[in-house]
Amino acid sequence: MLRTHTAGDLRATDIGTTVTLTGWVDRRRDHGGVAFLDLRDASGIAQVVVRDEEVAHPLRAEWVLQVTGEVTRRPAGNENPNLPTGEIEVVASDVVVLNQAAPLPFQVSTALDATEHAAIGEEARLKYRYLDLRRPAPARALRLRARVSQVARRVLDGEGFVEIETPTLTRSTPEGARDFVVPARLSPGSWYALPQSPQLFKQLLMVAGMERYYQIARCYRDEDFRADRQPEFTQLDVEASFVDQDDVIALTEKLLVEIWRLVDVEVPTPIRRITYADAMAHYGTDKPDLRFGLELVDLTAYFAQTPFRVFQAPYVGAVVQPGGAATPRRGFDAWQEWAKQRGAKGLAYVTVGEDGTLGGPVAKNLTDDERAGLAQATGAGPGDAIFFAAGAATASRALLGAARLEIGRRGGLIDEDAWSFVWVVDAPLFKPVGEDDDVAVGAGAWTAVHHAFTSPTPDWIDTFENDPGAALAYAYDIVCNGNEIGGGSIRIHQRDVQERVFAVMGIDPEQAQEKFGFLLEAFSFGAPPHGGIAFGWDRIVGLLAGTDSIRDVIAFPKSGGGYDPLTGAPAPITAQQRKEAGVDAAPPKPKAGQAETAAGDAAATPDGEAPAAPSVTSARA
RNA sequence: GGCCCCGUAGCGCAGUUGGUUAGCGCGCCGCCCUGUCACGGCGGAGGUCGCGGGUUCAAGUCCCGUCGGGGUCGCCA
Repeated sequence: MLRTHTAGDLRATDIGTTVTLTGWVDRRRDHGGVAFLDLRDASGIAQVVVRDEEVAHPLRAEWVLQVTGEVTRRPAGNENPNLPTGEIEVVASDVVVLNQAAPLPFQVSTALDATEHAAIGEEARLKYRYLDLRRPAPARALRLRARVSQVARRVLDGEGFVEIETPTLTRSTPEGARDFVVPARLSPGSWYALPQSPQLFKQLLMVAGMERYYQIARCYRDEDFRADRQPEFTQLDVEASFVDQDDVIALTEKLLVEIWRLVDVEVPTPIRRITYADAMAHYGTDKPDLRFGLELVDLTAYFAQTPFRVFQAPYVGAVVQPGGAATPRRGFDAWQEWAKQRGAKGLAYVTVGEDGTLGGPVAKNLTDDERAGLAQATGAGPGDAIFFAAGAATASRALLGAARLEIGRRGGLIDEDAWSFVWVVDAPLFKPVGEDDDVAVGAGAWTAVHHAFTSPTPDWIDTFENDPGAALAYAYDIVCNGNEIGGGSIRIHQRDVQERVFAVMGIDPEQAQEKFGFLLEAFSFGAPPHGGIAFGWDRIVGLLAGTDSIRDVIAFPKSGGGYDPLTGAPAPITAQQRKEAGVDAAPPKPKAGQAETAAGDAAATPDGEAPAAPSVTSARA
């Protein structure tokens, strides 16, 4: 090693020791005659005293040095309580310049962190991410990530799970998102797809008898990006055979407890479970933030006889804003705009005066009786505002749910130090194929909420086709502070059940064979009952790191549009590359390459049993 | 794809109702400075105001388009 000690670990107990340090010049303070260098390495910063002006003067920020000297106690009164090493300094006897550094695009030193000067645009940070990562906070996020992964491996290894890698060059299969595709040089016109998740492979591993699998897996989805989305992201992917929902939940809780201990938080278990229906009814979302109350109130019955046209709707609901009555007219207008921006007609409101009288444009449209009981029905008190949504239940609840969150944020009702975990279970198995449905795999009136291979709950497994809209899926999502951090399901493992599910979705056996043939064939050879879960690893680490953006917990993230400011990817390729890759090759006859992997006789029903398949909600990053 | 916001020096920003030489902080360069730690002092360099049109006597400023970035809705089974 080029050093004997690390800078940030030196303490008063090292006084008298001669040490050799290596690191970067974080800052320098040259007094002409004596100069102070803040030498930074991964462990932290130590002050180096250089008394030779000839040596100190030419040094610049971020030069790489090897410094040998004696650790001494700082002169009385010169200690720096802001540094862990503030009691000591290293009096240099020898300074070797290991490398120089060009003037930097932005200042690496975070000495100015508390000031406005520390703010650096994300674009600059990403373009020079290797400089950004020299700073303590960004570096800390990556180190935390490594420890989170370490814990997961330790826990899962202890439970007998096998870490297995699956392909990233695979076949495009009908999943939810758009595939990234890669040209196949040896088969011009044919393409690989990058996996949206290891879903299919992990189920094949169950067929393979691995019984317990996990992987910290990179996933790829070619969709529009957000702060919390990247074109490539990471899941902790888990699947096990011979398990039921409670087994997966228990394993997950064990993982979460160990992971959150990294930030000195003890997650209470068992984690509360609520049903999808309750989540939608009380919070207007399938990923409720339970760090605060303000549950939605269903007023459909209350307004059943109302003369107010707007409230003559299949659903009327409300959410209360504590203290909201004081909102100026302009503020309520802003709420209207806010609601319109998310596609609503508006957001009706009523204010409750300090004396209990109701105000706002809506109040006068209500009957005396309705006005009289409204505060009690909604739980609103004097000084509160009540927001209403009326119309289709789903859309109205979504609006109220979003309003609830917004009220919580604006009102400071959310305890930012709190951790609130909840399982959302009993989601519907199917949803009607509507106009808003993008990927309808089948031609039926119903499509899978989770995916086509999620098992119905035991209560519904024999009867789901009688009332598809009411049937429940054997699926579970884990939600933390309003973020879906993981989700999974127990898969179908019986052929007849699978065929019945396909039937509800309007997928006939031939189509099933074509779309999922290789999987169905595998399942025909004795697939065990199995299920699993996948966790949005970037989001989980982001929560632990206390960041709003998963970009902070990814070493080299992409910016909007999937662009990497550092490498400049994506970039054009040469004509030669195009030719070799076969990018421009005419695709082979439509049918030819398609169904061949789907073994078995395409006609009639597929032979073999049916079983299960993919799961994993997106648990998007 | 819809809507909103932002592109001014290496970085972060300011720039009145359009007006003459486009400023500030940090950084950078030079000199000085023996106890600083956001060291300090003096001096200096650095800008096609994202790009292209248009309006105007005059555009960083107003209009249109375009590119890039951010947010949000759609989308992400």
